[in-house]
Amino acid sequence: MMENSQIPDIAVSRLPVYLQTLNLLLREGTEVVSSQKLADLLGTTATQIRKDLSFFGGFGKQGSGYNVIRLHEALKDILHLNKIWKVALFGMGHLGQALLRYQGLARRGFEIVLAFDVNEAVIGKKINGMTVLNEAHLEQELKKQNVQIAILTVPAKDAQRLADRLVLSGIKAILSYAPITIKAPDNVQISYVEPVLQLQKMTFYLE
Amino acid sequence: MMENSQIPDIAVSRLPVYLQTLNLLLREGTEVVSSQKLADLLGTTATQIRKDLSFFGGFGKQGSGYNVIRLHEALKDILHLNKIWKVALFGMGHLGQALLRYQGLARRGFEIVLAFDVNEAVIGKKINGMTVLNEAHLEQELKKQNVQIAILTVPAKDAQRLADRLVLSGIKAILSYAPITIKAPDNVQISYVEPVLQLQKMTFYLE
DNA sequence: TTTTTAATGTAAAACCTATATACAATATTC
DNA sequence: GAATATTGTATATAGGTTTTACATTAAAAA
Repeated sequence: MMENSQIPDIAVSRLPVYLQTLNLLLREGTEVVSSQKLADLLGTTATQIRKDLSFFGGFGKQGSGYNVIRLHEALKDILHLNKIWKVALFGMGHLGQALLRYQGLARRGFEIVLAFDVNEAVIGKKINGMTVLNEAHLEQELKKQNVQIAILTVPAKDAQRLADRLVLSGIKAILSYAPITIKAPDNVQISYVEPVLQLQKMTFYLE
Repeated sequence: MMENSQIPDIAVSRLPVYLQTLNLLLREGTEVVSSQKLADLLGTTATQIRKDLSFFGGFGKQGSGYNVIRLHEALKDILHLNKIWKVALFGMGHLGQALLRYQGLARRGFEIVLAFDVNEAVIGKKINGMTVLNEAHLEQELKKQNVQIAILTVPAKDAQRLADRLVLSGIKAILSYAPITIKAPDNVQISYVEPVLQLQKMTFYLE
């Protein structure tokens, strides 16, 4: 087992992927899985999985493999997923509304507790049972609820200014759909969802 | 300049990010930018940008930097973005519908020309001017229009079977929102949009 | 015009990280 | 009790990133 700081970031990125597949196995009722079987399902290698897991301890049993329930629980612990994380959503355009209606977030422990916009036309409206609040008052709402995670679906030009306010209000992780690099202190996690960039990368290899 | 195959994949991934910032500069009317300025905007280093670009040729001018218009054009060429790519969209749930209404895809050269679902309740309906087609007939429609790119917002359990059919129908790139690993031949590009996994990674570093 | 400054492009080295290989140790199965 | 399967880890290899260095060229200043 190791200090968080010396664990390769990319290994951490793979844990949620492993967790995903374990979820699948769990629902199928599979009780034990080998690193090789897991690797086949994921299109990776058994060694990589074992190496990644070894940063956090030994979870398997020689000769048989990993108990699915136990490894699943272990990964949830490691990733701090044994609690419900409150999430604030910013931007109530088509994408924001789709996210608000998406069940997959709550199902995996990310509960949207606040929804904001700047547009008077949507503020006060109820979407999926949630009243859209005025972004002007985000500070008090975030602090009242002690929210640590924000999802941004606002226009690129507004993202940085919003992020600055969020950081001041105690937000510690931002998932942004805005096509722009956001600057924040090192202790704030930032991650981008950029489907268009992914398409643009793939076209490089086409034709 | 180099063969595609010997260019690091991660360097290719960064080109769309550079392109994004060049777009921004273009709109601002900036004519020339140095690798250092670009690096500051992106939170990376000047050397890395120059190194990445050097795989594809020399685009700058000593003493001044890069002509924004020229570099922008060059990157678009490299990434094969000087054409309109036809895209087929699968799954007309909240997310699929949001994507259909999203202007950013068409604006950057990805035109959704086909929208499919399996649900009788949506098939035949018009969404954002596009008639939803029956997934049962995807083969003929894809071939008729010669579509090479597909976006999947279908349930995880249906993704692999659908992908298999898509590959047989000539699809060469798949962008999947389904939380599952898709297997396909090496000549087919696959990329995943997985906001929940990104959240799950960030929570590792929280608290 | 000459000098100084700024910036690219590339080469080489050093470093870091990820991946693959190998294998001892151990559990399970036959 | 022997054969097989599988983990966990040590070691080697490969690959990417970062740093340093610098020749070259363009622009700005003197």
